[in-house]
Amino acid sequence: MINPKIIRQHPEEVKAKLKTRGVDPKEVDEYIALDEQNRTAIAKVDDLKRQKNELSAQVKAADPKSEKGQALIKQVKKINAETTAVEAEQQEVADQLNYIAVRLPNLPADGIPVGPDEDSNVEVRKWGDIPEFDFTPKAHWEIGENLDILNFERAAKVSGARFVYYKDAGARLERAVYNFMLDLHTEEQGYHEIIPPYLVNAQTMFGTGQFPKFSEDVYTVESTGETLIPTAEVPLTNYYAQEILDEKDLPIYFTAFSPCFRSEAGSAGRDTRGLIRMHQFHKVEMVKFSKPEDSFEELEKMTLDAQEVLKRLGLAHHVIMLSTGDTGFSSAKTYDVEVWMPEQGVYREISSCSDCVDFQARRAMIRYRKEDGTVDYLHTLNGSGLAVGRTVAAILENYQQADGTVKVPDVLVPYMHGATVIK
RNA sequence: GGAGAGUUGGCAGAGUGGUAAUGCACCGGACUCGAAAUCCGUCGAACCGGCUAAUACCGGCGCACGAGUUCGAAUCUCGUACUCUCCUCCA
Repeated sequence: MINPKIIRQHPEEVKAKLKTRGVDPKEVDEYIALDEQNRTAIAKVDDLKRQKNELSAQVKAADPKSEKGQALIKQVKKINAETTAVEAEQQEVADQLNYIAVRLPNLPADGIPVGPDEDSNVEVRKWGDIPEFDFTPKAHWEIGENLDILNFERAAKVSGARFVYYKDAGARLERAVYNFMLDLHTEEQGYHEIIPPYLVNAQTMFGTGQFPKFSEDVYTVESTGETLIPTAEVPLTNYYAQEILDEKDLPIYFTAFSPCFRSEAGSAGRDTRGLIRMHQFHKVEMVKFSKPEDSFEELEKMTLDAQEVLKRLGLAHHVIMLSTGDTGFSSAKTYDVEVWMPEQGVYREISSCSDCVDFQARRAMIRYRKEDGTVDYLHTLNGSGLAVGRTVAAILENYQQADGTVKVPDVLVPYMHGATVIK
């Protein structure tokens, strides 16, 4: 949620900024009007309650059974009736206000490109040479099916579209990739390794911003109401929900491997083949809890941490800064890392690193106590480090050889029990 | 799934209808060259509103969460969540 004080104090700026994210300024106007009404009503209710407390104390002093006591009780009852009425009005206003507040996306950070969609994204840096082949490179699904290490047809039979079986060296490669990623994050980059719950409750989904606006994008278990996580960001960020941390403990870095489940509602027809867009996929996630003043720097570091995975795998990639319109709901600033995919000849998203500033912290109530004793919301960040299936796809395509075999990137050889080629 | 117990400030821990004891810690003050010890303190939670330069002041709220009874609820009633113990089941 956006800090309500910012909306109150700088309404025009907020309207302008949210407009770049597709929010109608009228919605902000409505918010401001409701906020004003709400505060007036709260002041009224508080004053009535104050009167009640005063009279109630007098009742005790006077002896409730006395004539005077009975008269006072009559007065209090009257005030209570009025309080109930005003409170009901206030609650209605608060509900309307809340309805808007929880659906407003985060304010975009200063300095990010303004634009309606991905066409306004800006490349910030590039790494690696685009590989050249003396044959026509195949798509990863073709390579995987030919080597009998990926099987989409059987997965379709068993589950449906957008599912896959990994087999033999395919399964081993997937496992090698995420073990390599986790080792890098934990051994060299300072992240705590976590294995989180994969089913979470609705409040948790609200905390990171998936609910209430994006509930159709996820799978919810009918019998219990829990949701299958669409990313480990959800259980990782909510780890400290409703808690107050100590300033001296910040920043805190978490990483977790997990399956991710997404309904992919609205992406019919897109990326229908291969490992790119699945209902179930693996991801190694990074999450940071940071002091507000450090969070943008932490975002830079996190993006480099994600890039490091690709560098060591020798995969060409670039980093782009997302425009206002392309930035996700909870994020103030996002870098996408895109890896080169030879068959299509394009860069494809393999990581997305976001600074959500205090937006999620407000929803999930994650705060920290400063040295001076005051309490404030901290900043949360999240990033993929990386999407495992897409990494496997990139390896298959970038390391494919003319004979249909696939070379194993050097850093993965130990994780592949010494195998240097998948054949 | 069944039975029982529990959930109060940073921690410990009282309080079964009259508006949250006490101890430790913390902070401020006294004492001291300084520290420790000792003593003193409308100290003491998060959150909301008002007024603000303010983390000052005033008020609300506040005893796991939600509802109810009452002039008044930590305390009584109902519901929910979680924790612990035992039974059952189980990878």
